[in-house]
Amino acid sequence: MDETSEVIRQRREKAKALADQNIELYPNDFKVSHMVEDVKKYIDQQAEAVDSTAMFAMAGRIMGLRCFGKATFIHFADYTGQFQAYIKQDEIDKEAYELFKHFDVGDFIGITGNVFQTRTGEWTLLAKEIRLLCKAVRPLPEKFHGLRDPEKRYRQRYLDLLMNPNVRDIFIKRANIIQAFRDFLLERGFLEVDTPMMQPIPGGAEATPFKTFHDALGMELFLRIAPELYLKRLVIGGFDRVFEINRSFRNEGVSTQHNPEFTMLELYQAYATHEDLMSMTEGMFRFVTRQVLGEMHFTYQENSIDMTVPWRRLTLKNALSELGGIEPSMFDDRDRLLDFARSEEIEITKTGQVGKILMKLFDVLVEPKLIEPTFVVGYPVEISPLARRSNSDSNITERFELFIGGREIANGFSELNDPVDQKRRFLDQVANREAGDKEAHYMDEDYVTALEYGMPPTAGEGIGIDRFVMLLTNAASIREVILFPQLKKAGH
RNA sequence: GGGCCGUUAGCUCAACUAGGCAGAGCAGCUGACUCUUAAUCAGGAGGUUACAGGUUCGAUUCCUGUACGGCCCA
Repeated sequence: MDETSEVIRQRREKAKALADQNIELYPNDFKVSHMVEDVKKYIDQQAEAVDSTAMFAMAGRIMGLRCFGKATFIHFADYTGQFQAYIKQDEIDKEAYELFKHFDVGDFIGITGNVFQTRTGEWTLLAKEIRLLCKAVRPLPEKFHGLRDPEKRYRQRYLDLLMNPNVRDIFIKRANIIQAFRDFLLERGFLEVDTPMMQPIPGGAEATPFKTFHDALGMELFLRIAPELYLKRLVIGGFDRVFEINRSFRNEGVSTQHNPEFTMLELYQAYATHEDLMSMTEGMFRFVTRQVLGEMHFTYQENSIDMTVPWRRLTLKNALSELGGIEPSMFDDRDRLLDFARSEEIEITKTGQVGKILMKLFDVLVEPKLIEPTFVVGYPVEISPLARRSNSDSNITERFELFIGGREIANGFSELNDPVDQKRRFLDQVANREAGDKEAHYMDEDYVTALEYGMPPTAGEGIGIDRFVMLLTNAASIREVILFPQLKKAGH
């Protein structure tokens, strides 16, 4: 791409000059005795009594370099932090210093020496020996402004991570969030499992799957859109509490809120109901927030969110009437709903079922208003084909969705474990599919068979990890919380 | 899929409403400098202005198309 760039040419020449003097450009035999963090801890612990003769072998990437002719200060970084080193011609020999002059910002080095305090008080490694550990032939982005170009940041995330500390923090936080969810569930006796990413029948969600093909088996496969039906098979198999944190794939548009592959936590607990899960969810999100942020409120974009306030629960219909301005008398009237949608300039693409129209209106009119953590319950059966019917109203399900910061974060329900009803629901979905709904569920006979062996009363839930990471890192785009977001092939 | 905006040196950005030799800072190079931390000082170098066309005596600038990206909408 920039093979002819002068800077790169010059650095390649420097590398060649070193190689010509029998300097290894990519050795791997330097032994590190202390990471940056170790040395900093040592200094803190020793206070006044730092041993000025103790030897430290440290390594890292040169991040800054200030040369004064016969002496040079550098800052180098390893995973645990940055440290300053002072390279003086008097301390290493003259030849070694001449070689060192061929080192650049971006190169990896190993330095052996003692620590001392500079005039300004900064603890610094006084080099007795310095070695090149890896020559970088491309320059790092500018030190002060970092890397700004979003396209470059995503395509060359390694540069983004090197130059922008806040980006690094986001991904460390992401790892901590996932770990906190895992800790919470393991503590409660859940078993972490892995279920197929390649499925002969994609199930568990309304979405368009990616198709692939297994040559040896001669069979079409789909990348999973959700792990749900496999996790419930495990509950049937006697694993009463299971969870999985992993990728699902949906063959849909890419946006600030959607990446074709995204990470979900799904969990199932036998002998629990959707009510139990709502309580657990509230505790789990509080636990994760406290673990990761150390406090219980945070700011997301314009909104400040307090996780300690008891989470509101409202029914879908109350939400639609209170926050969406839809008269309750309209709820069962398809034509009036369509008129209303038109008057609000909301385009309805799936006009078949009332439930779908209500959900669309909810997405546009209500969802953005659910800033503080809020559970919405009372979802109609027709849009919840895997959820148990409510004991008091067979037209709605024991289902909830959790909204925080105006976004859906979780979706859970008491599971449908009646094989006869499940089969009927699948058949309804198949009818929808035949009527043109490409996102309708497929019939999964094998899953119905599994239910016929008996699934205990169970509740389950899926949590959008990327979205929750966005909340806790105040990221406006999902691309800021996925290391390598999907982009089109680079053009030239 | 639609609308708006963007793409200029390795990086961050200029070059306007006026179409006239494409500029700066950082990085890099040469020289000076043995306690600096966005080191400093002096000098010099670095460009197919995303790509392909068009208008024009002349295009980074105006027009058309393409690619990629950002934001908004679907």
